[in-house]
Amino acid sequence: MPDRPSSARAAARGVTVSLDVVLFTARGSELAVLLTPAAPSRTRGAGRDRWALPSDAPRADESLDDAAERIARDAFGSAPSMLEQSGAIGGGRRHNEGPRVTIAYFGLVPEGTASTKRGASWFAMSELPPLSQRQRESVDAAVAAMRARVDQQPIAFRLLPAAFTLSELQAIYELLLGRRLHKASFRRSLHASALVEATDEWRSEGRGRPAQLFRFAPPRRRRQRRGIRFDLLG
Amino acid sequence: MPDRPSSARAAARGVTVSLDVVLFTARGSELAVLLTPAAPSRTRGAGRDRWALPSDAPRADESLDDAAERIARDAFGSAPSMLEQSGAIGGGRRHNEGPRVTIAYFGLVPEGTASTKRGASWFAMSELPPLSQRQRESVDAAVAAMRARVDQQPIAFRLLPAAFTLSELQAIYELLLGRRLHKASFRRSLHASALVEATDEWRSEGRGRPAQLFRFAPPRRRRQRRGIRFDLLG
DNA sequence: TGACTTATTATCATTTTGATACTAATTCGC
DNA sequence: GCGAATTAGTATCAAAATGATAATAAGTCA
Repeated sequence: MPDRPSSARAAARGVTVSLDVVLFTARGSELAVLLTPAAPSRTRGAGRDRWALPSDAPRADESLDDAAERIARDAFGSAPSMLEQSGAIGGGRRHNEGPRVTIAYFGLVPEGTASTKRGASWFAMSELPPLSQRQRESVDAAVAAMRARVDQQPIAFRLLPAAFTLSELQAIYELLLGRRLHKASFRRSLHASALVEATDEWRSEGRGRPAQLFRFAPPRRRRQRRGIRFDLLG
Repeated sequence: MPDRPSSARAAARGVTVSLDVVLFTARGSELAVLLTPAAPSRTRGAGRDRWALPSDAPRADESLDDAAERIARDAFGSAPSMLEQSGAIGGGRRHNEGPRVTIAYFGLVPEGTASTKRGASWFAMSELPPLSQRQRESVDAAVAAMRARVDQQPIAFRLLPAAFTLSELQAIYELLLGRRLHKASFRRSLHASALVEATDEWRSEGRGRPAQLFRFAPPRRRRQRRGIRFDLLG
């Protein structure tokens, strides 16, 4: 096949494209994922897969990002605080249904935000019910993409309500990174970055001294980066 | 529409899916992209778009990653040193052809590697010929994805041949990051990370002292990360 | 009131970074 | 052959960032 460079000419018709939306929220010291009740055993294999990711095909005249937001809204009730694509999975014929491509998105919802629609509910990552192979891949891709973007996007802030304490913020980072952080250093570099601004409110939560509430302050000017972090590589 | 959670049920048929592969190499102090001669004005608008990204639709029973590698091989002649997905673009009806989804990949080719097939040729990023809107988006997505992964993947090393000098490596990083780096610090942290191992070869290149050649040494154990880099955020 | 808990800040030693300058090994012009 | 120019690689040192530890603040609970 010496001469088929044009994508328009070479492209095949009839691929099934669907979007999986993986909504995350923080739940204690773990991430949780929003699942919706699966349609009653439409696929082969009766009672399996009672839960599924919010998912749908993009409609005509709807961008992928718009479709993802619609799917997220349908499942959760309102728009997530962040919604990004984690990647496309698939190709190859499966389930004797022709080639399928799934585009996975991940979204973030502030901790403690209640309302979910249509019987959807949150499952901690360690207690996910069985999902289809493809949806399991979507979840894995979403987790990987989110983790990879933790220090390029304000992921942690989007998992918190508008006002939060610094201990809460640190807990989110510890959850995302899977390791403990040093409190004094955390606050020092946080304040140096001017990413948070103090409110004049304080929250008393059980015992102990009340904590001051902060809000996220989107960076006005990106600060000058320092050297290379070879230690992150690999 | 209160009840369409299953992706299989809701998915629509007939979406056109194609893959764009953006192959990068280093060229002087700039990135270059591999383009192939476009099919003679199949689309509306006569003489435009004489060059195009390597692109094709995935074949049946071929995964997306496999398709991307095939497309890269077809255009470049051999497999790139790294090939990753940068994301899916599209949805929405365009060109009165029904909805189209393009999945963009980026690939890396060591600097100075010659052979390209079928009249493909390298264009510096600053001198890209006009491309279709969609392919332009693929290039932008590829650049963004590659830059975002510079310190999580050995991107810089994949743009160099197996043996390289530390000055060459630094030049690649400077190209990727768009800023000058401090020589002593660069080498210090590089050696501390044990990401390179010295060979016993030296290369004398024009004037000046010959440089020792190094090779990439994939990290055996990820080193303990330090605090959060809030300054990268935003 | 006093023990306990959590928040916040201070102090200080250690580590990492960036600036500068120094040494090493080669080519080029003469 | 010799010195200037050029590039590679190191050393030194001050400044900045980090981590450990502890001190202080402000509440709850018994």
